[in-house]
Amino acid sequence: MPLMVSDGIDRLGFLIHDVQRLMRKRFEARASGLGLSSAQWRLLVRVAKEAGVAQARLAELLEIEPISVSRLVDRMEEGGWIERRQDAADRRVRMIFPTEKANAAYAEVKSLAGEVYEESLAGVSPADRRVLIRTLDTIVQNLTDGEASSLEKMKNKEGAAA
Amino acid sequence: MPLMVSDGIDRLGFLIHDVQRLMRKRFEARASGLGLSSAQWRLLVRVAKEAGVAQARLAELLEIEPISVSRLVDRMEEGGWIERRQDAADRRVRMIFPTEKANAAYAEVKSLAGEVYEESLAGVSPADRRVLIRTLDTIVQNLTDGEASSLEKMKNKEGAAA
DNA sequence: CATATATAATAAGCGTGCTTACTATTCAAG
DNA sequence: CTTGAATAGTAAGCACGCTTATTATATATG
Repeated sequence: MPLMVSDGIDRLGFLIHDVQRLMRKRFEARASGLGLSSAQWRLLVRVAKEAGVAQARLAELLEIEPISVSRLVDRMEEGGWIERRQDAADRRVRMIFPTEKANAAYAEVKSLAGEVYEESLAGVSPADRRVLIRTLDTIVQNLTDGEASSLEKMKNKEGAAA
Repeated sequence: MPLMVSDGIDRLGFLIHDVQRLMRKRFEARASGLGLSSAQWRLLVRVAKEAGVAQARLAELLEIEPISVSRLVDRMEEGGWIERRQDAADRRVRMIFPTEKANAAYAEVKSLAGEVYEESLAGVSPADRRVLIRTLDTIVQNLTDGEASSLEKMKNKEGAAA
């Protein structure tokens, strides 16, 4: 029985939304010289780590729909960041490879991202940073598995003492 | 000199992005019956608290561009959530009012949001919740004031011992 | 008053996500 | 082999953010 929910939890959605928007904005301001958006950067990270990955697999990794990958890859191919190649074994598949340009930009963009993170966290103690990361990980888990309300699901389990 | 940055800070952008997407997705799944998106809900909260507010002021409050407000308000007017009225004193201004339908939905949507927050934070201690909110507030401040790199700005200030 | 500047809102067009529907290809069953 | 289901990718069209440019109105200044 909470006395008062003045802890700000009721602002959680607004806060997350604002933080995401501000971080993306600042990253894109930095990386705009390179011509990479944050969505493209996210995809590039995956492709750099797993050259030749299929679009469908990218959609899984990025947790976006295949059609979103399709158009993202369109623009990145136009921009000369990645290359589509046919899979000889399965002609439905387009394997995605980073170009030289992409590999060259990788380290730089990674460092830009690091700068943005540090600016974001200015004045936040190491302990609080750990709590932040841990809690965000928990939220992702809570909202990912089950897909439905894990709260109500748990209530409906028998004893749930496991 | 950090030994190792295995604290996950390098994943901060990805984490925030994922959390925002998952929370929005779940909220919209809940609220879809009402026909309100999360962007519309954010705007509605402001209008409910400040009936008659001008679109330009809404853009400030929501920290989005006036044109984004314009088209959001278009769709919400079509949906019967809000009403545009001319300001007699300044004919450039459109004052935004919530409809009865909006006022009726307000409490319900607020409770839906609360549910999503609780599901997100399942298993997170009250102390960690406070750290989360406080840290997110700090990030918003860090990324808002100055608009430029507050880190580099601070470095350039004389002693900065204040 | 006339002209210049500022402000409120909108228009046009783009990026990135979505849903729904389609084509091409693969694979399983008969 | 043929039929049918599943899978990879794309097309069309929408929501919501953006930038840039335009219109209408207000306001400041000569």
